[in-house]
Amino acid sequence: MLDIKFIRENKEIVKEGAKRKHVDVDIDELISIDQKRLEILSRVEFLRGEQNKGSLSLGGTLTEAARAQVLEEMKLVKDELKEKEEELRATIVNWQALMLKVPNMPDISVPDGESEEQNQEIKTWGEKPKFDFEPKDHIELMIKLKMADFERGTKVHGFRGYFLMGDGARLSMAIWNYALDFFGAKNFNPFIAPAIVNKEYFIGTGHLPGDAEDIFQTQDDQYLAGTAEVPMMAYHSNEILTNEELPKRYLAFSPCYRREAGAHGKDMKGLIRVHEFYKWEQLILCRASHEESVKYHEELNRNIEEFIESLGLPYRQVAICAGDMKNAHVKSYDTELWVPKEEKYREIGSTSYYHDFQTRRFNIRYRDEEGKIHYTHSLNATAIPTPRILVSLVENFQQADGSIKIPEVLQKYLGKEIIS
RNA sequence: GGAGGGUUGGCAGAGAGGUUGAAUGCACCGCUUUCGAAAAGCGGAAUCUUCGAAAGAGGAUCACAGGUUCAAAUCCUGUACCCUCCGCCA
Repeated sequence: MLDIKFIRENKEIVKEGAKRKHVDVDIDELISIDQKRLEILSRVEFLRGEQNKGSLSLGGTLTEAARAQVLEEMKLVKDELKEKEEELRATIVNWQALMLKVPNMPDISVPDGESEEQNQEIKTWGEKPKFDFEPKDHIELMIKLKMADFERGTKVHGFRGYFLMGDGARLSMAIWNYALDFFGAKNFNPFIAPAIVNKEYFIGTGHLPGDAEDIFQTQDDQYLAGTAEVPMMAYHSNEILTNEELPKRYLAFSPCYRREAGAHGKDMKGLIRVHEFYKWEQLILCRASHEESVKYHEELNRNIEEFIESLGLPYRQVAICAGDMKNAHVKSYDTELWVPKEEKYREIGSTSYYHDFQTRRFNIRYRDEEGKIHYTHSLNATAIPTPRILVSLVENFQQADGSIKIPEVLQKYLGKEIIS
């Protein structure tokens, strides 16, 4: 959510930002509804004032005649108030619906572009493996090594179902534990977060109303979070934090649920796209400063790079172009891992900042050193998702006999150097 | 799932239709006193929002949403959450 004052005073900037993000929202209409809202509001507040005055006088000592007259006047005030309040309520509903459509403004450093195609590669790292044999994909490798069972996965869960088992299960645990140690050493407070979350908080992160199709729902009007970003942002909702406790640095583990409603034809098999997975997520709440946001954005991004580098997996970094960026983002990077069999980089995580777009919706504020209250800034970034990471890991480190060499940093967590 | 009790400011806790944004205590911030501190005394302090250049003047907020009333923290209804007991259960 942007500040309505900012929208009023920077109409052209907001229009331009929405255009870059290809968001169709009528800013002129919003401003005229806002004007109407303020007009009705001012009338309603005047009438309430009249009502308060009248009530006050009735509380005192009045003659019968004076009393009757005030009551008569109050009736008129009350009737008009009822009418205007109803009008105000309807106007606010429209106003809010439009406000939720207004996207966050992309940073100037964000490349222009229509879609994924125009995302900019900004960095590559690592040597893509050269095999002197025909490499297998992760599905074949993992089935052979009894690390995963997709047939029974779909039998039990349905489309996109999987079981991890044996060294597949052990390897996942090893990655979780390694990630906890690795990111934990970077001064994050680890959390295990609930995935079942009240609906309202999905509006805060920007997942609703936009992505409703992609979210599983319970019969109690709760939704299943597709990322720990949702519960962790909700964690401090409606709170005023102190200046000293910022920045908040959280590393949250949670199961993640995604319906993948718009992706039926994509990645039909294997562990790239599943309904249920697990993720460590980095999240920061910091002071309301663009410089701090940018600094932490780069840091969070570098954290995931370092983690991937420690595993020795080839990756690239991509700056998301304005047209492909989510509504709530100011700027976003994707980290993509090399998948040898597909001969493609595939997304493993993304790192984004929001300024106060999310915290305004969550009402997360802090008191600065002068005692003034501001909305905090928020940032979040993937630390590591499983099982998607396994795809690159087993494919890049496969050997001619179908066994998998385990990166050195994981060996002590897994208890072996090779899966065969 | 059943029965009962609760939810008031940073915390504790009054208030049971009328000038209550809310007593009192603790904590907090000034000032006085002191070499300094403690103690004591005096004073100040919630949040959101509208109009305004400002000074200031309105409006809203006692879990949340409705309702009754000229007037609701206070009465009624619904929802959420907390506590106690019973039942069930990792």
